Amino acid sequence: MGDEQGSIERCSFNVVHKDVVELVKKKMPGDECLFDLAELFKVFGDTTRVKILFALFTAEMCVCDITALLGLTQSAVSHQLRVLKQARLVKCRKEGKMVYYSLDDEHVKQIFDQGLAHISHK
Amino acid sequence: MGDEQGSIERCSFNVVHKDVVELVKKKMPGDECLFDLAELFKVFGDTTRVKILFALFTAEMCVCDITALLGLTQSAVSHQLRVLKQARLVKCRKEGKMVYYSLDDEHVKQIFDQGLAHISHK
DNA sequence: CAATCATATGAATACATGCTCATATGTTAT
DNA sequence: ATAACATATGAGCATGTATTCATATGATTG
Repeated sequence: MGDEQGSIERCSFNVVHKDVVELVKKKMPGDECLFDLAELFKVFGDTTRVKILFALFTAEMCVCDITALLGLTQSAVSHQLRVLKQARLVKCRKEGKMVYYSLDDEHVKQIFDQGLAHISHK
Repeated sequence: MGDEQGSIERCSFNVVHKDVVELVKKKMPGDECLFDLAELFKVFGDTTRVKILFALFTAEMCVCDITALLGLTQSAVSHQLRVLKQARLVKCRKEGKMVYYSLDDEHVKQIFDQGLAHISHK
């Protein structure tokens, strides 16, 4: 309990509302958690990956079909599928030479729906 | 109907499962919508912005307090607040020299909750 | 009006990332 | 085995982006 606290004071290095900052700090999840959350959303933050996930909402697909659907290089699709897999958003199943990808998450659909709701002009 | 379709055929430029691709294509939202969705998630895909949003879940805060909370430059915070505002995720209110930011969205909380649920090892 | 303070903004920089090209891996068929 | 095919992977490149520094804007106070 120093003498430099109170409701309103100087800013810059100090804080205007010390109580608020303390309260907020208490309620915040740990840094690692927030970092992981941002990492997850980073995965959603790319058109190609969003398209792939949306496609997999409808059906399991092989790399070849996804490539044709998106009109991209097979390599590009494969790279992005790896990202999605590392984030545990999709899983794959081998059948001969083909690899079939499908969703591996129950939350993505709801996250996307909420995102779409926001986009639809609020 | 031509003679190059069917269930299984060559890949590369053609498609293995033409029916699946067609079905998926039909069910996919338009390109612009998918782009906007990715743009929205891109905003969530940064630790600083995630922290700011989490902070605002608890309380309205001025730039100064957010800066102190995050231990960043005031400039960095201001830049990110602009991004959040452009995405219509936060709104601001002026009071003298201070600017108070608060949430401007009902979906973010649920999106974050779903994201956290995914992270918590499924 | 001059000084101080809170916030915003522009330029520069450092770093991340998505795509392509080339090639590797692994599977099926001849 | 060899060829054809589906997918994965690594390097390189081009683009995007988060931060910092310096400074501008706008408000309050003396």
